[in-house]
Amino acid sequence: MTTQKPRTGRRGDALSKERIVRAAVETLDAGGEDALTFRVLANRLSTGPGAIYNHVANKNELLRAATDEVIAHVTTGAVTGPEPGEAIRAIMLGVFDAIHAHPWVGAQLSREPWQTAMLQIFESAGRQLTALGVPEQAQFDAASALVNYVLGVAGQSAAGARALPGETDRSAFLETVAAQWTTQYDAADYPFVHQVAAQLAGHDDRKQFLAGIDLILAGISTLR
Amino acid sequence: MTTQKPRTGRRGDALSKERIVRAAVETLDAGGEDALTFRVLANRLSTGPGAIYNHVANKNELLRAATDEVIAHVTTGAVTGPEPGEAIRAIMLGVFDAIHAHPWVGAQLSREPWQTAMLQIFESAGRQLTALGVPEQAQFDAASALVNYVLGVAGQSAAGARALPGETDRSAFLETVAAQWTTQYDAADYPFVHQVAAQLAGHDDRKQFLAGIDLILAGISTLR
DNA sequence: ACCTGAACACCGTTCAAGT
DNA sequence: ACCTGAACACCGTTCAAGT
Repeated sequence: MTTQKPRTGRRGDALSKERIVRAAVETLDAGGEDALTFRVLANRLSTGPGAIYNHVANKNELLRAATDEVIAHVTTGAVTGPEPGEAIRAIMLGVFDAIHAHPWVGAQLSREPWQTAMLQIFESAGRQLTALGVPEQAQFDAASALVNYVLGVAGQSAAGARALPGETDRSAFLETVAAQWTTQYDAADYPFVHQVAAQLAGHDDRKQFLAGIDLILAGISTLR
Repeated sequence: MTTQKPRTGRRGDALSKERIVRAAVETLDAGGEDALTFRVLANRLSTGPGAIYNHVANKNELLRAATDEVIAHVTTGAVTGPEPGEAIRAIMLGVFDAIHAHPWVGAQLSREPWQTAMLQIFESAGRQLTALGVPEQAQFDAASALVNYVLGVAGQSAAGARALPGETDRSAFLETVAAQWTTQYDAADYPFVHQVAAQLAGHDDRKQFLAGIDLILAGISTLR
């Protein structure tokens, strides 16, 4: 009679959307996209797979919530910025770093681009464009270009993680890619691919990501 | 005894990778990504699901082959171009149109960016950059920016097709998206999103895609 | 050498039965 | 109101058995 609202279960806490999402993020971080199943999630939460549906509509909603949680930290952190171009760089780098830390986020962002996470990025970028002095009717195109670029990088990051699930040695991976390119594609038919393959080994993803952002920003400064 | 190598089966042609890939493309075009199953494919080819594995290693290889077939038409077509900037625009528009005609191609490209299809686009773009006079060490970054942008657009196109599988009325879809944005996100927190939502209805995807390409090209011309 | 199709090992999701 | 866990309707893939 005294226990009207038992906030904690017998063992550990009661099931809740927060706990489920947190467990999902941990599972995804540990084992990648394919590791997340309702059965292993239920097991980790010591319950049955059906119980999860009391707090989450389906797997898509769960993935959406997990992605939003990771990205929310990025956009809220980098609000203050003196120069608008620098602010855009900071936001985009934040997204890049989040995706590199959680490659499944990249896959989810490119699968469902218009979920809250991406809209927040779109909003933050758009505001800075106004500050940059980009004409209003060009702002949409400029923000879209930035977002599309980030989505492309996000997808590639996820693909890389899928290709080598547990690996950490990035340069070894790039060497494998370069070797595949030079082996499978003829130098006569693919001269540019061969030229780039040589540069691939000593190659910094993060720096190249920023170079792309700067290229788009340089193009945007043309619009003023 | 006379029939040493029966090239044709009793009904229709014998099973072959070509026939399987063609049937896969048709199935994907008709029903989208989820419509392709080995069971429906086998049914369409009047055989059992196991037979397909005699010609194709697995579903990933099949999707890869289907994508390559669609994209091959694009890059081989637009080789001749007078001005390199115009040539890049033509290649990228070709990819855009192919993705719009077959949205599942967009999904596959962003899932496996470094398959033959994307490498061909990368190669074509890279060659034109040389012609544009972009310094060699900057060519990799410039080509990557273009390819990442296209991949982002590809993923979004696929996501749109997933959201409304059979629909053709594009502007009706955009109005739904705009309505969702303005309803679910507060104007005070998302001013830019609200501003853009108003422009969304009378909005041309293809034109915006080109605007993004032009933005990147403008940035690239800075590098010379 | 290729095809057949039942069977295996999984999924996400549902739902009667419990508490 | 929430949890339990067997069951359903699917997947991709395998493999003994046929031809």
